[in-house]
Parts: sequence; structure tokens; C-alpha cells
Amino acid sequence: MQKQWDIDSLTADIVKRIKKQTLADKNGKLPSERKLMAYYNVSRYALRQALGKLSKNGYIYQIQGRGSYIHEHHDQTNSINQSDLGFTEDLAREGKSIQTVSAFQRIVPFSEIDFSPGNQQFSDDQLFVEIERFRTLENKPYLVEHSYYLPEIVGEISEEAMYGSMFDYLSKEKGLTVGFIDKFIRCELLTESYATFFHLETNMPSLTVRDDSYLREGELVAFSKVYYDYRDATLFMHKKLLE
Amino acid sequence: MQKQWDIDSLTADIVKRIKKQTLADKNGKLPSERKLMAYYNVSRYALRQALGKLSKNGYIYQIQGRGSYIHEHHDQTNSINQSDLGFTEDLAREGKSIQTVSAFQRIVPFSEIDFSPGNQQFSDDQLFVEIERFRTLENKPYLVEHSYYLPEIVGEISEEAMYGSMFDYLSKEKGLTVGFIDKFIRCELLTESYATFFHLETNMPSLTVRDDSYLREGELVAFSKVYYDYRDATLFMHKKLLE
DNA sequence: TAGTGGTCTAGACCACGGT
DNA sequence: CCGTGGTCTAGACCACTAC
Repeated sequence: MQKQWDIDSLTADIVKRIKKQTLADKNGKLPSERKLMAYYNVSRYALRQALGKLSKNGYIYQIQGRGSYIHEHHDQTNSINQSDLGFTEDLAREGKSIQTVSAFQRIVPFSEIDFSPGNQQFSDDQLFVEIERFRTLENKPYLVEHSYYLPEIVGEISEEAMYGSMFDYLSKEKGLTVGFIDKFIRCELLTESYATFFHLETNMPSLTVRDDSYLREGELVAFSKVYYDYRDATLFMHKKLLE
Repeated sequence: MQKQWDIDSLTADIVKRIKKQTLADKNGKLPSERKLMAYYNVSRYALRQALGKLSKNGYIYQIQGRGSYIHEHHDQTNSINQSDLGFTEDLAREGKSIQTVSAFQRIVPFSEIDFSPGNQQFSDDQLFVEIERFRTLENKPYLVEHSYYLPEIVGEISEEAMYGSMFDYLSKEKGLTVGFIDKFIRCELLTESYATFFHLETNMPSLTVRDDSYLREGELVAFSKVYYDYRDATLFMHKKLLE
């Protein structure tokens, strides 16, 4: 009885073998799909699902009639890969430490909020849990996160949670699963208080990311805006054409 | 003999019916996959490929055990959707006009270039075709594009091409197909000449996008940096989790 | 329990690239 | 011509949601 592969374990194993350089030949060419099917004993569909994930994230590229090849994309320092999970989470994954150095929470009505989700309106007296977090990367000021959560969905948010990953907190403590996020990336000027945190002058710029986070069920659960130190933050994206 | 659907026409038809609001019910729920299969007379695979594209781009979301639903994401003014084609191209598609108001071309060695592709190095005397283009959106200064093309691949670039879409030019005139692009988004300070174009002061910020463009065959064909007016440019992105 | 989307198989044909 | 990836079919079982 040999090992059974599903798409996730298959994907992971191919990545592992690519990194160990035991899969591709010296030109970076992978074995053909038919050979990989035989090797892993999976169907064409399962194999192509796995290769499709790698292709989407820029690990490989495929050329009809020729084969599949490894694509080395430079792992830029402090770069944020949108194809992976949450923005800050994957920095930690690379051995960097993200810490929340201070955090505030209060309840505010919609009328006092100076930015709003892209596709939804609320009445002025709709209440939100406002959270503001100042976070460092390797002990250096890195980002300010300004979020508004819908109290009807998330309930109360504990003080401890504000110093960790909100994503994990919602999932583990509240049983809420975020399904998708709309992101709006801009460049904006810093107010005095945020500029001070970054050791910058007022009106210096910031790379900002506005998120609208939706539950798996399609319901808006939070919207937020993250201000990054423009000197450190780079957002990485891999785009396939011809799809 | 009824109409034959392939994935692209199927995707397009579903989008059309969603926009005409003749597919979903009043709650934004689409017919089940089995019903759509029967309606279009296609296999589950083809249908799910089409729905997968819509899901990836944020048009719909799917919930296991419940169904598929439309996701209305606000069409932000001047927003650039990374899931679509070239960055500037899709603004034109929405009826906005992008024009090149001035353009320069010269040949330079690698040693004189102040930014470089993420994963590749060249010898100092490797020559590049440098192109600088100043472009307006609706007659308002919108972006500056600073690109370096590999002359061994693209050959000479005509003056006319510099005032249109380089993407189309490479494809139609040179028979070159760009297969994928690595993008690095940052916020940077403007030099005097660029700032002047945007009617901004020196050292005001800009949303910048560094592109490394690769041919379908995996060969680097150009790298560039685009500076957007930070007041106008918003980059839109839709992210699915749990994949 | 019935219906939904998620995963997976086995097989076929097509389009393209290199010989 | 053969081998490659790209598309598509028919069918099966699983996981989850609602009732």
C-alpha cells in the first residue's frame, strides 16, 4: 500500500523537492506531467491542480509543447507576498518577528470613521469596535493598523488578542473564518501621530493597504487600513497573463 | 445542434448574465453547478473552471454545501485591477483615455541604470533600450513609465510605438508574447523632473510599481518602474483564503 | 436526508514545439 | 512525427449545509 496524495500534500512535496533541487534537471526543467502522474500515482487533474498552484504563485511556469520550468523570483527583503496568507503573517513565517508595541480599543459610531468599506454603507449610528495597533518588525517601527470590527459578529475583543494575530484570534476563539479580502493599495501622507511612530516628519508618505474582510459566508466582518513605513515595505505580486 | 461552449466563452456569458442580472436570484444566489451544467450542456470540469475564474477575480464566492453567490465589489475610480491585463490597459477599457504626452528613447549600458530586476544580474556593459514615457489620464498627468528593454530580444523600437501600448507593439510587431510579470509595489519620493510633471513639489511621494516582464518562454524581456500620481492611483486586489 | 460545492479518477482529443 | 502542456467529458465519492 503506497502513500496516497491529495492536492495539498502533493503541492507541498513538489515544492519541497524543488527546494531540495531533486526534481528539476540542470536547466530547471521539471519532468513531464505524465511522468509526474506515474511517479506520484495520481490523476492528471490532481497533478495539474498542484502545478497550477505553483504556477499561480510564480514558482514555476509551463509552456505548451515544451514543458514545465522553475521560475526563480528574488526573495526581496521585507517583501509581502499577496498570494500567501495575511500580510504580516508571512513575514513571521520567514523568521522575522512582528510585535505589537501598543494598542487601543474603543467603540465608535460609523459617523466618526474617516474611511469606509468599498461596497457597503452603514447608518451613522451603527457601532464598530475600533482598534489601533502599532507594530514593529525586528524591533523597528514597521506598520500602524487601524481596524473597525462589526460587534454584532465578533463580539468583544480581549486585550491579549490585540497583541497577537487578529486573524488567528477570530478563527480560534470566535470560530469565524475569513473567506476573502478586497484590498486597495494607495500611497498617502502621514498625520503627525503616525509620522512620530515611524520617526518621520508629518506629511511624509506611507504605503497604505485598505482591507475589506469578509467571512466565508460573504458577510463583511471588518474593514481596516494599514500604514507601512514607506522605506521598508515592498508588496510582491506575480501575475500570469494569457489565462 | 446547440451552441458549443468553451471555458472562455462560458466565463464571458456568465459574467454577461450576472451583469444583466438574469442569472442570480434576488439574494444574489446563482443556480447550482448541476443546474448550470445542464443549462449550458458542459461538464462539471468546464463549468467549475469558469466559476473558478470568477471567484478568483472576486465576482462570486462559493460556499460548500450552500451555493454560489455574487460578490459586489465597489468599482473604485481609477483603480487598477491586478487580476486583469496590463495595468494601464484596463483603464482604457473602462472608457478612460490614456495618452502619452512625451517619450524619450536612448541606449544605455547596465552600469548607468539605477534599479535592476529582482532575480537577474547583467554585466556592466550589457546594453538596454531605455524608454521614458509621460502619460495622462483624461488629460491629467497620471504616470511616468521608465523601462529598459533587452535589445537582443526586442530589436529596435519605433517612435510610433512609444506613444501607444508597448504590450500590443511587442505582440503584434515583434511576435513576442509576455507570459508573466513579477511586480514590486512601493512608495517612493519624487525627483524634481517627475514631480514637475505631476504639478507636485520635489520629494512628494509616488506609488511605484516595479515590473519584471518575462516572455512566455521564461526569458526576461524588460524591466521597468512606473510612477503614479499618489493622489489618483489605487491598486485593487482580491484575495481568496483557504486555498 | 437531500442538495450543495470540493476533490479525484480515467480517459480522450487538441494545440503547440522540437526533431 | 512524437512528446509536451491545454482542454474537456463522464462519472464517482466526500464534506458540508440546510431542513
